[in-house]
Amino acid sequence: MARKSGSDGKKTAQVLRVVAQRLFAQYGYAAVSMRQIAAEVGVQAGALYLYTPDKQTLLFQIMDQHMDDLLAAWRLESATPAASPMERIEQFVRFHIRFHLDRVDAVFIAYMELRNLAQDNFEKIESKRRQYEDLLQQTLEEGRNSGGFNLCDSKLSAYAIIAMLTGVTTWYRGDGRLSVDKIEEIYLCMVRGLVSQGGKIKTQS
Amino acid sequence: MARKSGSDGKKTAQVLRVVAQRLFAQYGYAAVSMRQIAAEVGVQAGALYLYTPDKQTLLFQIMDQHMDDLLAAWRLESATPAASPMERIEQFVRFHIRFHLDRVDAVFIAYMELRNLAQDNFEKIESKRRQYEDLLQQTLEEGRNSGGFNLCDSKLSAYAIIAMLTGVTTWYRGDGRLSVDKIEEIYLCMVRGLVSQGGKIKTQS
DNA sequence: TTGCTATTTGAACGGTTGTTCAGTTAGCCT
DNA sequence: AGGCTAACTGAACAACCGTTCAAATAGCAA
Repeated sequence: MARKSGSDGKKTAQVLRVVAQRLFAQYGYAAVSMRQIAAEVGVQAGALYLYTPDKQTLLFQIMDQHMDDLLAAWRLESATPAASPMERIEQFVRFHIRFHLDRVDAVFIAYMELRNLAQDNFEKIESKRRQYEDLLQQTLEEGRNSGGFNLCDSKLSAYAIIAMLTGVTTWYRGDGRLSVDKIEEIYLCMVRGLVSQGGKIKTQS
Repeated sequence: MARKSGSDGKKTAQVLRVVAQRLFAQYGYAAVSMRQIAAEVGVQAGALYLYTPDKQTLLFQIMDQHMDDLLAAWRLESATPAASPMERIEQFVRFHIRFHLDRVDAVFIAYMELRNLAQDNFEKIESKRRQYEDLLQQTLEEGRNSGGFNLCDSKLSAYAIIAMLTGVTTWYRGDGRLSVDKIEEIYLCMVRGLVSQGGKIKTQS
């Protein structure tokens, strides 16, 4: 046997990435073998090398695609004008939760498998993550300048907000107590508190 | 050669765990081989099996020990009386940041390698993590009942606080802009906002 | 029908994996 | 001095790893 009937390179390339993403997220990059991926794609291991130069590049492409999707999606979302910095933040909270809940596997990989990237690949991903953090930080600072925000620290507020929002992906279950809408509202509520309380650092207890 | 001069089982067992923790954190459980661990312990791979029944158990023991340490340390810390729920929360924030910054490797493993645990081991770790979350949630609820807290949601507030505090371990560098003391203050500031802002869920925008 | 190219197989490469175990030595007890 | 045990080696096991490549087939164009 050699070429299979109905075979299609574009499709196989796509399936490969979907399968690899799921398996990497489930078992970890190092724990998943090319043969295991090939089996789920429905192909022998050798065939995978028509669609990726090696395993490392496959991981990088998945992570890089995810970061590009994230940045592009937020640019699109934030293209619609916001009445105030607070509204922009509320938009961000809703966006971040929804986007990440829709891509739990990719999110998991993007956070967990950084150490398995070669140095230059690592830096590319890190730079895109920093871009995303910076966009939030800028919005926060605009809120401090003209939106009545009372920030404790703009950079750490950005880190904290992203961390708590992304954390939803670790516990969210579709059949849980709360709908996505409700979760968004609760986190909105918490973030509002977070950005409205600063300035008391020197005077506590 | 066989037994080495100056050899000591208790000590080797201890070194094994220290080395394994560092390597698992750096490269990931699946990516680290028993031979690699053995080399850093200064021993042949076979000798490791005098101190652990297998690789999986080694991982579990590291994670389990970490969770026990965490629970024990917080029980000790919170044994000292607090004047108010807010003071207890402040104590928690400082404790969590400091404890986790002192154990970056163990923290990383405890979060990243859950998927490499066998089912029953996974459940044991998860249960201890839940205990820790519950302790914080209870304190938050006490604050709502008698400390003037205005929570958005007690469980999600606990999740959010733990996520944002633990996030410090991913970006903290000893030579960075902020000292640990300063970081604690800033997160205290943010958490104060987080627990003081609730109740507006229905009325937003 | 022939020829070309896209797609895949299946075997093979050298190397690594977790784990076991018979044999060897160090240090202590008698 | 002899014996016992704790500690470790080094080789071996079968299985699996990422990757390469000549050979084979499918589908399409001429």
